[in-house]
Amino acid sequence: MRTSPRRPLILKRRRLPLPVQNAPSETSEEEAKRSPAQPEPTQAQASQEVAESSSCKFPAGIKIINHPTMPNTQVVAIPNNADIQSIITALTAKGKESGSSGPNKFILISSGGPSSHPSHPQPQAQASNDSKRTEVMAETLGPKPAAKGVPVPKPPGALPRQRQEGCAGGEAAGCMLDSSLTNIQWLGKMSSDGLGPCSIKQELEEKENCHLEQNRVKIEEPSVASTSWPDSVSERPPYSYMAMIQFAINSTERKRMTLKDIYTWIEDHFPYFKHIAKPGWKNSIRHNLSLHDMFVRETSANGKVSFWTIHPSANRYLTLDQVFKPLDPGSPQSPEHLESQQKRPNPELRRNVTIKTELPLGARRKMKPLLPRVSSYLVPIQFPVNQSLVLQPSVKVPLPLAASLMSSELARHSKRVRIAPKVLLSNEGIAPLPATEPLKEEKPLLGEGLLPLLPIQSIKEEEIQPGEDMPHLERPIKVESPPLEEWPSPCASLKEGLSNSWEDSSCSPTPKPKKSYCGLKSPTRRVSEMLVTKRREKREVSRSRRKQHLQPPCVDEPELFFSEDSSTFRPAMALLAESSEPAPQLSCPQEEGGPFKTPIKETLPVSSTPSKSVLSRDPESWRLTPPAKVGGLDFSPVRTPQGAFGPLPDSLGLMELNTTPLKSLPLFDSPRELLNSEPFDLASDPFRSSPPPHLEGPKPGSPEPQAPSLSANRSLTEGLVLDTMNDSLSKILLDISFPGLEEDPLGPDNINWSQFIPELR
DNA sequence: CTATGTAAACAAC
DNA sequence: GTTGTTTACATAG
Repeated sequence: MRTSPRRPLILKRRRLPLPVQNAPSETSEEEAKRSPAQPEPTQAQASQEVAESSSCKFPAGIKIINHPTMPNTQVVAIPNNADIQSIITALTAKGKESGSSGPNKFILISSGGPSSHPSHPQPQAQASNDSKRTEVMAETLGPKPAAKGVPVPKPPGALPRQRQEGCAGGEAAGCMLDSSLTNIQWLGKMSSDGLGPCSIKQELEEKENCHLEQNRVKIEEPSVASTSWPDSVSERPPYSYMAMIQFAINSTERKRMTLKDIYTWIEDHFPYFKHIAKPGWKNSIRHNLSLHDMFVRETSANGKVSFWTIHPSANRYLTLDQVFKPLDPGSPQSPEHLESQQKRPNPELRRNVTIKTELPLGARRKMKPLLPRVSSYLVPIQFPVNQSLVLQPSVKVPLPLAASLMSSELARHSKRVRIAPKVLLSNEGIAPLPATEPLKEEKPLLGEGLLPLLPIQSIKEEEIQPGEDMPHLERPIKVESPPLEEWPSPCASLKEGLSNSWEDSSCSPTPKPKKSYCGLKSPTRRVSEMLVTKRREKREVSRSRRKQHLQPPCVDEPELFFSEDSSTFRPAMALLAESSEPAPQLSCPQEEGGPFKTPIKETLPVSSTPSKSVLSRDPESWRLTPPAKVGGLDFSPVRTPQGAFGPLPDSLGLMELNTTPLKSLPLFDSPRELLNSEPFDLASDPFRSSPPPHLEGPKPGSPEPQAPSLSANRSLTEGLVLDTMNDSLSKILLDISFPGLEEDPLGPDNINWSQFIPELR
């Protein structure tokens, strides 16, 4: 996305790895759960089907299987190289032929290049330079589990979890693994530099969680590390500080990290910061932490340690692995190229770089920006009645590109295209909670935690008085963090003020008032709150630009999108479900000490600099995507056919438009949504347990719908859904539905297509 | 105008 | 000295 030096990439939608993903970031716990989720049995069927279907006119390499759960739906695995248009044409024809009776809906997924090795599906364009690296990477990866083709981070998981589990303690254990693993891999590629030195981390303090996590990381890393990517060192990661912080935090089980650990994590994973960057980068990290509302500071019970967490509603659970995608040697064209630009050419780098300075651009790319375009995201598209509209171009495009192109083009050409509003998913609900750790002593419930549960409330909270209301919540929550309120909710306003809009618009009437979260908090917390508040007060007053509220879109940040992969998230879902505890936990694992959250960063009006305060409103905002028109496109709200969302909505008002600011074509407000959705979908499984019971408990309305997502996303019916984010998509799934048919509500799509389609792996 | 990055002033520990 | 917050400014899109 952003090329400018200053702007690092932003991850937009993240693609999920097809293969089983375990939730990358999620906690270990899920593991158990998640695994079950996948329908294995179906595979066989699928495979058979595949054989059948594949036959058609479709180009070789394409596999078609019936969607395990969706009627009249087939999944088409397309090699990256494939000519999408032709495929679409064929599918379209097929769909027509079939009519209502036959498969009329197709989900296109990139199977990675036909040729590509398993491990890296996409050949994309690695930078020319990189070719070597690519190779290297492959090698590297090879050893690792991940190697499997999909970018996915973890293979089915396994190891990590174990470890995690091992770490009883907690946070560290869980999620980290996954993410870390992947991350690690990535790292390895990048450079040995950072990694090599595991020792560093050891140092890490005692922070409870941190330690564990890190350690693990270290461990893993080493293995990976070795490889090449010399460049990596010199190169500045294509990620923004915000993204890196998220990666770091999400790499931990608890989804929280101390500042120091964040520094360490970044240094370890991005050698550039360790070796080349100016010392001021740490200042920038701090600045980002303070600036963005999504980052919430929690204080350990004892008050000694401050942990930075990501506001659940805002957390996409991005992890480095998710972002990173090995480049395939093969296709130069890959979208990535496009992205490559993003990297920043920093002048700084140059200056600083003593070491490596000049890497060819290509080289830089190594780190892939998040956006892999094609592969993973699911983009349901409904063909307009006249299909013609769809891809005009005859040109072949690498899948990834194609996907992106398609979307864009479609959008353009076909007026009809709609972008599905983001579905909302409540993150929270979805969100992977940090592991369900045993609660630590207290659980401070974070507002966050609550949020998910109570999105609506949150909004109201303001109204409500602080202390008193806890009602809904089962447990008291502490929220230091910015209260939900702050979080942007999906508001109507389209984009306009992206940031602001959230807040303002629909959500809370008063946009700004940041209130204290008090309401949420339990008495106990109050104390903490108080503390927090103090600051807030200050802040509020002062705030200027200050915190940027979560933008719904979150946009930049790396967002995860899960399409099929949803499986990945499952874990999280599972967790949720499992977690005995209610929501709160979800969001935040508390520490023993019951962290206090920092007061919300409120949003105050501010001055120039956006401060966190500004935006926020509900977290939910993230979730929903309101329909809107964008650039001519309509975004109608996608409705979820089912109730998947059911819950969600109401309060959230899916309908609301969110303004997602996606400038371009927003599909979903935030990838998160997608993510969320996915999980749900995925969730269909057992785990899914849709909204964890607990959640609901608190709020009757349980707006938070956790579940829904896919369906929502799918809103096939709606029309085309394009992912604006093109870039980001690593995979794009296209659902093509033929007019006559209704859409499918889609069940949970969470399927690992890889199971059915080997290539995907 | 927005998002991001960078630098720096300050405050609280 | 570290951690956090906030300003201010610069830059790219």
